[in-house]
Amino acid sequence: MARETLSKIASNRSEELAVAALDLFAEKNFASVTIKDIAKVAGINAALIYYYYKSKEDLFCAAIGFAVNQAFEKFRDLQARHENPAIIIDNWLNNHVKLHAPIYKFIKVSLDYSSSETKIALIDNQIRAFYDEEKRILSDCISRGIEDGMFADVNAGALALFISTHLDGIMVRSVILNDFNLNQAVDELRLKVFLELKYRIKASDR
Amino acid sequence: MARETLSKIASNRSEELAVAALDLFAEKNFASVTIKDIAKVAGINAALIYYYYKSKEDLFCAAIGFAVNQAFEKFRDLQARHENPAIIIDNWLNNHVKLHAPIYKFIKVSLDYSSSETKIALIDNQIRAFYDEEKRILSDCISRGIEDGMFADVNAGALALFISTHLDGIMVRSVILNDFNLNQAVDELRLKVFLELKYRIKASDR
Amino acid sequence: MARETLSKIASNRSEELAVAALDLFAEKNFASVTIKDIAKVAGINAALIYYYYKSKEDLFCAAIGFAVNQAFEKFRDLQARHENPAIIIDNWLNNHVKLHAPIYKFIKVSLDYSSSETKIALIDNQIRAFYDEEKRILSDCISRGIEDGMFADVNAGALALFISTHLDGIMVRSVILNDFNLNQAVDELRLKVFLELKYRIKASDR
Amino acid sequence: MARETLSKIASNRSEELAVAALDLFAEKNFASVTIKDIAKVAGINAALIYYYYKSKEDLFCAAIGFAVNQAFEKFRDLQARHENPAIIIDNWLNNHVKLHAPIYKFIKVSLDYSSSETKIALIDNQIRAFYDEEKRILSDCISRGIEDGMFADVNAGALALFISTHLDGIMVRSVILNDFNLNQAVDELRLKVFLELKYRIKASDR
DNA sequence: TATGAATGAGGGTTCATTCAT
DNA sequence: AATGAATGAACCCTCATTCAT
Repeated sequence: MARETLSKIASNRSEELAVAALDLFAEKNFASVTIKDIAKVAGINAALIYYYYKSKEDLFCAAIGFAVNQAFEKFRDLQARHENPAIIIDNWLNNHVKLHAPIYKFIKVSLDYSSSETKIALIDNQIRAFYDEEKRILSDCISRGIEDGMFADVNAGALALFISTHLDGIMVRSVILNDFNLNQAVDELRLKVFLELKYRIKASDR
Repeated sequence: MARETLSKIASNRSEELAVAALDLFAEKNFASVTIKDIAKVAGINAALIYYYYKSKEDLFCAAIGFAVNQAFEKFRDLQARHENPAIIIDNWLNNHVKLHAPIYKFIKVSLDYSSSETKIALIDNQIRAFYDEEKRILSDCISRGIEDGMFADVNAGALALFISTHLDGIMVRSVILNDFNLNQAVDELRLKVFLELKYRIKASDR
Repeated sequence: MARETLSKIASNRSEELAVAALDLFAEKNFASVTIKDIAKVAGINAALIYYYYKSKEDLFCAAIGFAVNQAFEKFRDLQARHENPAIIIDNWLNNHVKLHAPIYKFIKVSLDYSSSETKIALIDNQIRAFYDEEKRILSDCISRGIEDGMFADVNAGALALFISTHLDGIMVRSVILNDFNLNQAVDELRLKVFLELKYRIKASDR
Repeated sequence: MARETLSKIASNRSEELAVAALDLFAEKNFASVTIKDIAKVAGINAALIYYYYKSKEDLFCAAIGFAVNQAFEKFRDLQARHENPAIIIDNWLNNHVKLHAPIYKFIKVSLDYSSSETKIALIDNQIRAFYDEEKRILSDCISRGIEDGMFADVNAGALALFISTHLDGIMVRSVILNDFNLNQAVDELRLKVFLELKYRIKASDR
């Protein structure tokens, strides 16, 4: 449960730093954020960052790790609280509206990482794990729904990937075009998904 | 046919520069690409860039402009060559596979621009124009298909936006996850679209 | 007694920098002096200058401030040590010989500042304050001498301005013509001043 | 009579350039004026300057030469038109008000030259010649006035130098302090000079 | 004479990083 | 654990100057 940074055992400070860094890295990008920016937001001396992380890149990794973990927690909460697959899917879509900020941060930082020179196995794995888990959860829900006779018999994996990919598109576009209607786009997706699953959302679902 | 750059009358050099810059800006990001990187790729002295563009930002604008223009040309060629709406849509989807690189560049650069501090009306307009045109073309095709009795009667605008958004998701994910199957993702989308349009792709279409 | 620089609490380094900068700015001019020149003279790394001053211009301000302060101190010492107005005036004239370098620096830097594009209220005030104080001191001396019956009844303000203006002329010319006889020029001025005041310098005055 | 530049026989173009350059060099200073600034003012291509002058410094020399010549011409006109020494002196003082700009340019450029590294005998001579001539003219006037019994018997050379030095002071200060009253300062000087010469200015003099 | 294009050198400034305390 | 001071490398940009035409 305790998260580890790459440099040291997690302390409060080092986590605070990763959080502050994530915000900034997501808002701008790795190159545009300075160590001093991060220090200012975290309210500490810039040199102190090097006590917790051995380089700016190391801190970037920790920030990505933090983003992934944050997203994982949401997933798990979601899964744990409900049994009804339709509700889980529905909630997951809603989550992308409510949790727009953290999810966008994850995508943005991942994209930034992708276009950086240095590749680090650990980060690669974390990002991959995130998407795998997302797909697995959606896929499992759909399969269970099909088994329960709740949903039409579709290719669960393919549909899960489709949903997940579309959500990425929505997140990206909501940033590029600032008058993009996030809500409506998610509604549109939901409609298509449940249409394909031949499932009719009931008021009681929520 | 002759394209104009933003700063000067189109000369070979200034276009070459915009092209070189676009490549690099798409690969990394604005802050990480140096003037010298661009000069090296273009095979010229770094100072010469300032003969053609008044700043790095100005060159960035030209690069975006170039990306948009490139995409526009593809759009128009596509539209001009065919009359059958189904084929145009089909081709447009295929284009995202074949022209993965330029289209991804456009998205990447737009995303980078979005998260930069400075907003420039010119660029804003270009990006918006790109998406508007994409949506308009898709929307027109669908409407025409409906009028011709070729497609089922769906909300053309909403479907066009859905396609366009999903394509962005595909492009982004193809970069974040390097084992993402671009081809398959586009096929999946095509299937869903034509299913909704109740249109059956015939071999003779291609 | 402790002087404050414009940017930070007075540290040795930041004062040293202002002094080094003043020398160079007076010798050449703002545009011709490089940050690296200053760093070299101060014996530090060029980047460190930006730790103490936020720009070259900021350092220039501090240098002018330093010049003004230096001059003020001389003024005040002069005034404090003597009661006899004739001696104060006499000393002030001598000062322009003995302190040729710092006073010339002040004039040179002011002239340079005057012909620069950017106007900074702080510097404007400092320069003005310097000349005002010079004139006030001379004017007061003359007035007191008149009251004491020591000097003839002349227009104190006008004579003070005349002296001060002439001293500027002397300083400038001593730079433009390197065989200009500074000593003699000051003597000539002294003669005229005391002639007008109908005061006879006694050996005991000095 | 025909002026020579250092590089070529005087042509219209090369003189025009020197004039344009003089203006700019006087307004800012050598280092702050760019070749392109000068070219723009002169309405020609920057590279063309190198056809007329072999370097920026060469052009600077020509500009100084031009400033000196301009001032000389004024001198001579002044001397030629009048016989009465008092009027010549009076006019010369007035000239510093009316011709403030060109005279200031000369002083400013000379000062700039003085603080530059490179010394060129030709320019040194020109500047010296200017001051010598000024002093000679004033000195001659005073001597002639004394001979004619018009002026009191003073040291002509010393007074001439005093006047000339004070005028420099006036010019400098009129630039440093933009509310300096040039007119009044010159009047003050005139008063002192004619007082010393025991000459009473008559209305008929002008 | 005249110009557009090209370049090397250098200037101000920023920044990740280190060191002494 | 914390900080102020220091530095080298690099970046954007400017400019005098040259070259080909």
